[in-house]
Amino acid sequence: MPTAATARKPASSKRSVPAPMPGPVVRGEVKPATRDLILDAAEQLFAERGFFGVSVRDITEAAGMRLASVNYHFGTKDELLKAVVVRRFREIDAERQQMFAALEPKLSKMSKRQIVGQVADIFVLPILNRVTSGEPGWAAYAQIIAHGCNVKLWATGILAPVLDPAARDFLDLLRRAYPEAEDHAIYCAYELMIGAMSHALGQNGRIDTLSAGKYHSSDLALVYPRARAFVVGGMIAICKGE
Amino acid sequence: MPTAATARKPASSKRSVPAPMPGPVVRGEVKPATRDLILDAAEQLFAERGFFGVSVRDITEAAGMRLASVNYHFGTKDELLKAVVVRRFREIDAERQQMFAALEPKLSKMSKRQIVGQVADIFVLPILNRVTSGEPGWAAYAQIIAHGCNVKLWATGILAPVLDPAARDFLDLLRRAYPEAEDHAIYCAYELMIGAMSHALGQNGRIDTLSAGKYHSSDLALVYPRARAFVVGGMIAICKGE
DNA sequence: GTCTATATGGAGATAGAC
DNA sequence: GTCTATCTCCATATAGAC
Repeated sequence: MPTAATARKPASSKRSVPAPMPGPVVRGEVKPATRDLILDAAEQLFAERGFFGVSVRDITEAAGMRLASVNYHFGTKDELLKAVVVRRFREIDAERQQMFAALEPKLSKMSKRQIVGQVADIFVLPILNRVTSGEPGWAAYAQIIAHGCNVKLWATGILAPVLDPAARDFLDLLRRAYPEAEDHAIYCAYELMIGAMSHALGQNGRIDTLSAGKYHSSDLALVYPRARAFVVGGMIAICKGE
Repeated sequence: MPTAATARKPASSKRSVPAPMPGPVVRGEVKPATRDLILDAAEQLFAERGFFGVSVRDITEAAGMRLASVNYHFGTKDELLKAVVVRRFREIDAERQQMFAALEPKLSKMSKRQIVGQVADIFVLPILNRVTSGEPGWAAYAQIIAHGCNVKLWATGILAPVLDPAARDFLDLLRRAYPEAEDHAIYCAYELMIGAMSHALGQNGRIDTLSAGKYHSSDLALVYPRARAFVVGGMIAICKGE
């Protein structure tokens, strides 16, 4: 029986992340819009202290804006958080869809291990490349996700509708590599990858203190090859039913 | 050159977690002391909504106590959190130390894979057995840890001094299995295990929604064998330098 | 040790002038 | 779209009677 995966056409899957907001119409395009300045500040602070650990006042002050601007542009603090997450996710998601599509024609010639490796790469590389390439907002985004996907209220609430479509693409790809695996094994493999990778991308600083400064969780270029080996080895172990 | 691991005597390592507090002297021992009722309520609420998402009022109301009792027994809200974490951790840590000690004489006859399996078991089983055996406080504790170890501020702050000694025992045990592995590989293997396992123990509900109710992240008895396979496979892959 | 009452400050959100 | 001013409520923490 063909799985859902074999029937899918990733290249044409026109998933779309809900637009952040109608928002103010940007005309000149050049101005570093208030809206974005607020998003940047909120992103940084949410990453450091968590949603409830930051006040709207903290955010607007950090952004050099007035308090009322948040309510004008986003309505509520909750909507602001959603906008922070969605802004980055849209970009990540677009690249992932391209990667899925590009992978499709090559799949039939790949080994199980290679396909599982692609699952890891498509999940991580779009984020990793942005985190390591400068703009600090991406690291903050990664931390927000790492934090959020470990909180039931968020994982099943705010984040679920945003992340679900992509999650299904990853599950389908895993199933292609291991069509004989139990359903539960596929879900577990995916979820554990998320746990391990989000933990690594979140740069929690544990390695720094444990190694007395010899290594740094922020050195993702060093961490990623090992994290990749870990999740690939782990997913294969699960899917093979070890 | 002998590693630190080979020189250690786990059985005699008398690590001690800082006592939660002098606290009120418990005389009769039978009374379900106010202090514990507050800890229970705080634990539950912190797990659900996070530290900043809960007010001291929420906690005392849930505990059927008066607002002022928190300040009387714990001083500040921060100290209350620390007490919540430490209370559970002391128990877990004691069992882990027993397991490390019991393992010691058998180590020389075990394969690398078996030793790595012990790392996973010693880390998870003391928590898992308590989470699955009834008292809901343990699940809440697991969620607090899952959440906390993904927040830099906590991971390097409140949690680090509590978790560090145990972390070193795990690192040492890994090094015994793979004395030839690079230092960084050992740290990575440990951290990624933490990420994957804490994510699983946190029961974030993702599997429930993704599988449309077919599976549940709360079914740890079903999840653990797979989580174990994942982290063992992952740690071995890293330590072998794949 | 537990209660009531309260001090003090900060939170999110909005009204309405400009 | 941005500002000031303010509403209303809730936060943590403590004082002091019992």
